[in-house]
Amino acid sequence: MCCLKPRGVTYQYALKMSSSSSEVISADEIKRENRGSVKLSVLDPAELPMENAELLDCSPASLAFSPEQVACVCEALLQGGNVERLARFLWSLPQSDLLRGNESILKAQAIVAFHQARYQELYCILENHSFSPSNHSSLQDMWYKAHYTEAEKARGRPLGAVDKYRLRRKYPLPRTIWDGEETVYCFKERSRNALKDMYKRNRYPSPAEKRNLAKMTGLSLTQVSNWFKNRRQRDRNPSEAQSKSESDGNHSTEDESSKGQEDLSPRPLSCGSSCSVAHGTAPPTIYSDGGTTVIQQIGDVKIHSHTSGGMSFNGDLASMNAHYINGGAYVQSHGSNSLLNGLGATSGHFLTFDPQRVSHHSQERLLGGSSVSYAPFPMGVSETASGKLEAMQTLVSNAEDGVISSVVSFASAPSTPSTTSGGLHLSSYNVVNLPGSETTMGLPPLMLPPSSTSSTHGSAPLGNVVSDSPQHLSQTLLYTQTVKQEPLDVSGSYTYPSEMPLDQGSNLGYTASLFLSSSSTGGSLPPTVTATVTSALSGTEVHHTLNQAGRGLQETTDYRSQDIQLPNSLQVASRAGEVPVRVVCGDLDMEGKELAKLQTVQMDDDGSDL
DNA sequence: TTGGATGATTCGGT
DNA sequence: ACCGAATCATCCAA
Repeated sequence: MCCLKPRGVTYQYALKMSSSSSEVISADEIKRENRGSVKLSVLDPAELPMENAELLDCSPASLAFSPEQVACVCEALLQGGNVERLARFLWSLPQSDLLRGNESILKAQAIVAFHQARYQELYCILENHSFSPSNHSSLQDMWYKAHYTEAEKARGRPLGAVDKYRLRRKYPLPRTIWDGEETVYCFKERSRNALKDMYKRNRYPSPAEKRNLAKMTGLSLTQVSNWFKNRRQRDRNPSEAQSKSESDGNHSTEDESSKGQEDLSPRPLSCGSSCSVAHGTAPPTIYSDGGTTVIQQIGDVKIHSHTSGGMSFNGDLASMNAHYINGGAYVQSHGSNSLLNGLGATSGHFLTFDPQRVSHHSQERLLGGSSVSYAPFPMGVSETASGKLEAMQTLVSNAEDGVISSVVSFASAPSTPSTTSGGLHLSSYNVVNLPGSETTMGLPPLMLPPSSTSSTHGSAPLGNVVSDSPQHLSQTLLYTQTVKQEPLDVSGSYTYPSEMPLDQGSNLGYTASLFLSSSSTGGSLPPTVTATVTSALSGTEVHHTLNQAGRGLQETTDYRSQDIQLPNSLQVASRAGEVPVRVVCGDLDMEGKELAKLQTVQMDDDGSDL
C-alpha cells in the first residue's frame, strides 16, 4: 500500500477532486485519472508532499479506494447533487466496498435508489441500517416522498395533505432514521416544552434568550419568534381560537395557565405569567398533595425582604430543601407540611409566589440583571406550615443578557418559624454557580422586581466560597434541590435553568433532586464530592463523584432520564475556608442526546483516573 | 370529512 | 426590528 493514504484524504479533497475533474464518473475513471495528469491533490499540498511521486509509482492494485475514500467520494458527489454520476460511481465499485456498511455509501445508495424509483431497495436500505442523526432529516424526507410517489402512481392523482398524512401513519419512519421522538406540527415535543417553559417565565424573551432558545430547541430564530408571537396572540384572543377548545376541556394545563393571565395582557412578564392572576396581597395558600407541599401566593409578595432573616420569594415557583450535616449533627425541619424539609428525593415542595407585577420594560430588564434572595422562612408561610425552619437558602441571581450567575448559601436557620431575625450562618456551605456559565444554573434563577433586588442577606459572595483550609474532616454537605412542576401550576413562572429540559409531556411535570455530599478524606487529600440526581418521573439516579478541583466527572449510573439536566457547571464549596469543589456536569442538550455520551470515569481521591 | 390546533406569512404600526 | 392582528396552509384527531 503506498499512495492515497486515507488520512490524507479529506472531504475537501474529495470535493475538489470532484469539481476539478468533471469527467470523473466512476471509480475506474478516477483511478485512471489518478495515474494520469489529474492528481488527487489535496487542498493542502504539504499534507502529501510525495503525492505525485507516489501516485506515479503506484501499481494498479494499490489504487483501490479505501473505504474512507469511497465514502469521501460519495459525500462529494452527493453534495454535488449529481445523482447520475453518483450512481455510476457506485455501480463501478466492487461489491466488497458496497457491503462495508459505510454510512456515506449507504446514503448514496439510498439516494440513487430513490431517484431511480427503486423504492423497495430504498426501504430496505433505510430499514436495515442505522444512520446518524445528521442524516435523519434528509432520509426521512426520502422515506416519505418515496411512499408518496408510490401512492401517487398507484392512484394516478396527486396526493392531498390528508392522503400524505395517512401514508405517514401507514408507513412510520423506521427507527434507523428516526430518534423516536414524536413531532407535532414539525416541532418536537421537547422543543415545544422548552418554548412553553420560557413562555411561562417570560412572554417576551430578549433576543439573547431567543437565540439561546433557538439553539436549545434546534429551531430557527424566526421559528422561535413566530412561536412566541402566535402564542401571545392566541392567549390574547381565546374567544376566537380557544373558546371552543375550552369547552371540551381538552386544553393543556399550560394553556390554562396562560389563559389565566390573559386578561392582564399585554404585559410581558419575565417574572412569570402568574404575576397576573390577582392583585393585592393575599396570604399564601398552603396545601399538600401527596407529600408535596405547595405554597401558593397570589398577589404581591413583600415579605421582609430587607430585614435580616426576612424571606423574599420572588420566583413564582421555587422549591428547595436544604439539609445541613456537620459533624454528625443533622439538621432537618419537622412536620409533614413544613417547607424546606424532607430529605427524600420525591418529597417535592412547591412554592409559588406572585411577585409584584412591574411594567413591561421593567420586566424585561429583569433579565438583564436581578438579585434574589431566599431568606429564612419566618412569615406567614412558615407559620402556617407546622414545620420548623431550620434551613436557609439564599440565592442571588444576576443575569446580564443571558449570563446568569447565582450564589446559594445554606445556613442553619432558627427553628422559630415566626421570627424574621433568625441568625444567619454565612459560614455554612455554599452552592455557587460559576459566574461565567451562561444561563445554565444549578439552581433556578429567580427573578425579582427591581425594587427587591437589594435583598441579598445571607448570600455569600463568591469570594467567601473559596477557602484556604481544605481540612474539615468528616464534613458532609448534603444539599437537596427539589423542583416540581404541578399540573395545577398557576402560571408556572418558575424560572428553571434555561437549559433544563422539562418533561411536560406528562402532567406530573418532573422532580429533580440534587444531592451533593462532601466528605473529607483527611490529611492533605481533598474531599470527594458525590452528586446524585434523581428524577422523580423516571426514578433514575445519576451519581457524580469527583475530586476537589472538579477534575473529572464521574457517571456511575446510567443516565436514562431525559427529564432532568444537570447544570453545566456547578461549584460546590465546603464551608467557607475550604477549597471549593466544582462539579462540571457537561454540556447537555435539550434532546438529551449528549447524556449518553457522558463517559464513566472513575476518579481516585487524588483526581487521577482509575 | 370535519373542525380545532398550530406554524408561517402578510400587513400596518411603533 | 419587533409588535399585534389577520389570515393562510397544514397538521391532526375524531
